[in-house]
Amino acid sequence: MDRPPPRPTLHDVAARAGVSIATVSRVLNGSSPTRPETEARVRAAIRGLGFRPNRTGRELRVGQSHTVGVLLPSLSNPIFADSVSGIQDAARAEGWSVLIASSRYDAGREHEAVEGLLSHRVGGLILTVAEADASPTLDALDAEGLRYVLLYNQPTRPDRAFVSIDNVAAGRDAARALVAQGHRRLGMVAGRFDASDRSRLRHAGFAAALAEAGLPPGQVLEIGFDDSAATDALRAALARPDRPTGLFCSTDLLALRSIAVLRDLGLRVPCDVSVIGLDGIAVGALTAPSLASIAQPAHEMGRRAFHHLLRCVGADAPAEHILLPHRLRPGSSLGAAPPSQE
Amino acid sequence: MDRPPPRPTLHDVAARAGVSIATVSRVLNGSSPTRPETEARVRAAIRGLGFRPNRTGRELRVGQSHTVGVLLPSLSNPIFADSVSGIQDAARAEGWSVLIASSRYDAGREHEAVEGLLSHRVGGLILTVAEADASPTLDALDAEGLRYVLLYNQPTRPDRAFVSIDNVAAGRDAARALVAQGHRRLGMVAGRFDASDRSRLRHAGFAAALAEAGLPPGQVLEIGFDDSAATDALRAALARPDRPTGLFCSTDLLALRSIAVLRDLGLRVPCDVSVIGLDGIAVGALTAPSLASIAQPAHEMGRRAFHHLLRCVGADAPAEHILLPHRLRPGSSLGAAPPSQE
DNA sequence: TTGTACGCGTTATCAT
DNA sequence: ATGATAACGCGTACAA
Repeated sequence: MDRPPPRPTLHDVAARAGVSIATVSRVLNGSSPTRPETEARVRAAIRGLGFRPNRTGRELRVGQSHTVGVLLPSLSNPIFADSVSGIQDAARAEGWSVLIASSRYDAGREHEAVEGLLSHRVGGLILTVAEADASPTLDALDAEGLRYVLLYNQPTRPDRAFVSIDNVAAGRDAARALVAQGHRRLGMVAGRFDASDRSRLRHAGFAAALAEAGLPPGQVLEIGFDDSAATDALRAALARPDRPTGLFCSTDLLALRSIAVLRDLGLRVPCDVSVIGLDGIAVGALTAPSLASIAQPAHEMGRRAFHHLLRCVGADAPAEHILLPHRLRPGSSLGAAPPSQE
Repeated sequence: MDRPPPRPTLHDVAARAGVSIATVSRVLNGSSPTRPETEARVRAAIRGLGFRPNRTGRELRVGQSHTVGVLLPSLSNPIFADSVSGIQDAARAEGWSVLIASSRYDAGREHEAVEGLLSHRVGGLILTVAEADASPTLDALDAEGLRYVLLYNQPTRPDRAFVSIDNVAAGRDAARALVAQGHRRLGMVAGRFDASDRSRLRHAGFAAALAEAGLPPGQVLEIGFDDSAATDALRAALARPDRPTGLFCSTDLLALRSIAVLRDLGLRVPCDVSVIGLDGIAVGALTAPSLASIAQPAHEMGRRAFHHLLRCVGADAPAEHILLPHRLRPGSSLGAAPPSQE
């Protein structure tokens, strides 16, 4: 087997162009003026050799790479995958690369994964953590003065930059949509509060809307994300005769699972139970019934997170709190409340 | 604003432990034996300083990073996102990192993205390209002797390593499943052949199964992936009275879209038209009707691709062709053919 | 067993 | 406007 021929370096380009490596570097980065003629010779040499600058050398020199580290709970949920697309698009446009890791909603893995990303001396991080207000991982980043932007998280402390929707308002709007359809017995299926501050905030909004409407607090079912035992819990809760007629699920994936369980129980959506989700993932629009949802602009959120990060890396920009608008995506899973049987 | 304090280096550790940087390096990599006592002192210093080796320095030295570059058409399709999870799991276990890029099914972007990944001197690549048998991008990789493993692609040339299912067999099995239900007017919705060799192979299997069953060649609708005009084409094709009663879609996402279109046209699945997809994405099991599908072991495929890559990087292992088994995932979208009306 | 010293490819400083 | 050269953090011959 033949060994891979080494890629050309600055030296090769310099030799071929008859200049020094410093000049080649200057042409590449435009760091100081060069004579048009020499620049042309250098560019010709670059093209001729198929030279591509070695980022590793550059990174070692400047102490930081044009790479963003991304940590998300999972890629299986399209809401996260879509935001990665947004990050990629923005990064590509700026010549940055994307290093990715997943935590599986596990705080231990969070820390480990961030350490892995940091060992690459990434220029910054974009992360979604379990708990943005009390996170040892984020504390460590703060202590080292490393730049990061939270995505989807919505901490209350003002020193942490984030890009999110207003989760409380989103939860409130979801509940209001159900109330507007005449539902008075509302329930919520929520991702585990200790694994998701979003879930907690969405519930707060949900509860507030109920109070505002003069309704009793709804049933809340806290549920694991990847757990199949969760389906049993769902089934048990929805089989009860006092089940809600209007159900808010803190994510679309939970909403689709809930609808499947309801169907399995012989209940019709939305005739017997109305369901509204939160995320606005694309498949939700393809199902029957189509899934009503509070939609997040996932792709745009990824883009914004990256741009905000760039701003932080360049100058020490203050930690911005970016709240993007959510919107109600209508769907046939949301219908009028059945006539009261109380 | 305070600047981030520099991370400790080998020198700092060495100074603290009262040894040379060479010794520290040896302790870190176990590259040559060290006295237990000095090793203990070094480890204490490492812990005391919170030292993490700088991968950039290491990479520059050894000329290659423990990072795998991943290029996929998109992350929006769970079939790709799931394989990334598999890659991540395998990579993490080996202390490797994952650099990711998307091509959006665009050959131009493919090349650009690979160049970006290569500028990091990644240890190897895992990619899904449009056309694995005739790809300038892959030709370039071959010419430079860079290690890569194709994922989902199934080239016919023997020199390119890949991890895939047997796409022809999968297409055949999908068609057979429809035939077994008594369908005699079959059709296929296929991703654009020029953007996906998989799609072409699956069609070949589909066509073979039809011939084998003594049926006329089915209608084939070639369709773009992210195109909304594609929905119009779908609608037009399915509105015709001579539409198939059994429909095979080359991906689950296309299948879900097709079912939505059929529903929109007032047709029932599976009563009027049966649908079977290919991929086996999780949401397909949640919809109504549930989606029958030829399932790929996406997570496992990602894992295997990484492990095969590692083997290639270590020694010059021969290009393996790994075909993983697909399986029929039953679903209510697949039913008996309606009584013949001919 | 441990230390010294060089070089990986790049940027940036200082001369010229 | 350009060239020589010193780092950046690490791995590893080579010496001791």
